[in-house]
Amino acid sequence: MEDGTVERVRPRDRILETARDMFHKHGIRGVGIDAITEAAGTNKMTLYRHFESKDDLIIECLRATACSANAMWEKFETEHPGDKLAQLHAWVRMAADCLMSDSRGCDMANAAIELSESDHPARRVIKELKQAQRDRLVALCRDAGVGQAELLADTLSLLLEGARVSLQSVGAEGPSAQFVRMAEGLIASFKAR
Amino acid sequence: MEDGTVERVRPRDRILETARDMFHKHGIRGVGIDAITEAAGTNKMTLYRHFESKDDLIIECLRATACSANAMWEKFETEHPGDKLAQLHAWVRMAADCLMSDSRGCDMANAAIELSESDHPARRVIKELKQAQRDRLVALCRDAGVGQAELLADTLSLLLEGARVSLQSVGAEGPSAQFVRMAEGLIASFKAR
DNA sequence: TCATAACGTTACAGACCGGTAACACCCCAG
DNA sequence: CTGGGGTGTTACCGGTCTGTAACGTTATGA
Repeated sequence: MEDGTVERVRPRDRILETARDMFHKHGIRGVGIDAITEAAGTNKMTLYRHFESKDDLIIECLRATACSANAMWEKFETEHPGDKLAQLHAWVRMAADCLMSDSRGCDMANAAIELSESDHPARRVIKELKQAQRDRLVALCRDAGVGQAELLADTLSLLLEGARVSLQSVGAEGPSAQFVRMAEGLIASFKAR
Repeated sequence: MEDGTVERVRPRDRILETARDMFHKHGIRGVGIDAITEAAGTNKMTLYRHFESKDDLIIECLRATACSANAMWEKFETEHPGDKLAQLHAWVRMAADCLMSDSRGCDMANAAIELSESDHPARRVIKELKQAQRDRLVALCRDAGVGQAELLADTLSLLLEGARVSLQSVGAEGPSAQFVRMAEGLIASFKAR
């Protein structure tokens, strides 16, 4: 038996997962180290033995988020092997689900907004990871046989980013409610050219 | 003569303008009352005589921002009286200029992200003001003779919102660089239907 | 069994935060 | 001249923040 209690996970992983959840819900500046360690069922010293600083923890959380996102991309491939157009539609569906089930937006974008200092170490990481996401979407559009793949990918990116933000400022009844319609319309329109 | 020194403005207005600028640049949670009052050339007591709390100051700043935005809309009307389509193109140009000259995005959206507490008093105000902006854009699209005016307006809204946040996370070379092309393409496409 | 590394506990440092109290000042209206 | 409202100054409160020190406890694995 792997221990009766729920906790057979290493403190480091518990901290990382808890921090990710709390940063997402309350914002980076809105949650302190003490709150994280307490929620993770550990203490401050243990956290600082695994992470150099709060900034370091933030960066590791963002990397973990990017890792989850990569898992999504792999799921698209396994669920629609070789069918890039179906994968693109799956991307739209995934984005819509994300909008419906979670009203706190994209961790990377939120972090970029919250960490206003232009030389914050997390900024470099955010830019890298966001760029990687963009590249994947561009490749997907291209492989799906779309002319002007970059333009379509960038448009879809902005739409999703905007929908996530709009969801937080205007609410669910706002412009973000039409995301799927917009995205599907765009894909059809680009395919037709 | 209206006084030799630069400061013939009331402390309240100086505080409001300074706070607006600093909130915009460093984020709401990233700037304290002391920093604002010092930059405004006054002191904490004077601030608290004019504003109930920091939250109150935040709300007043957002209202001031909305007021500036309304001035923009009036400028569109005076510069292109009656020509709603020209005003719509002017909106796109204004948005693009905003993207080029300022990389810190929309104060309301940023505030909505930073103030993660769902019952924060500013949230109501943000929603109201954003809704008003949306209504104006929908009306403009409709009066410009576009079918599906709501859909176009919402799409343009999301594109701009997304471009503003993408500018902060991916940078100026990212998807936001194509904003004008996307927006103009959309308008043309909606007009053609 | 026993050394060693990981983990937990308590206490603390130093800084910053929002907000208030008490009091001195200055300038303009009456 | 006078009084009062708007303003500036200083000091302070209680709280929270990141990060560290010192020491005790537990688990692991050779």
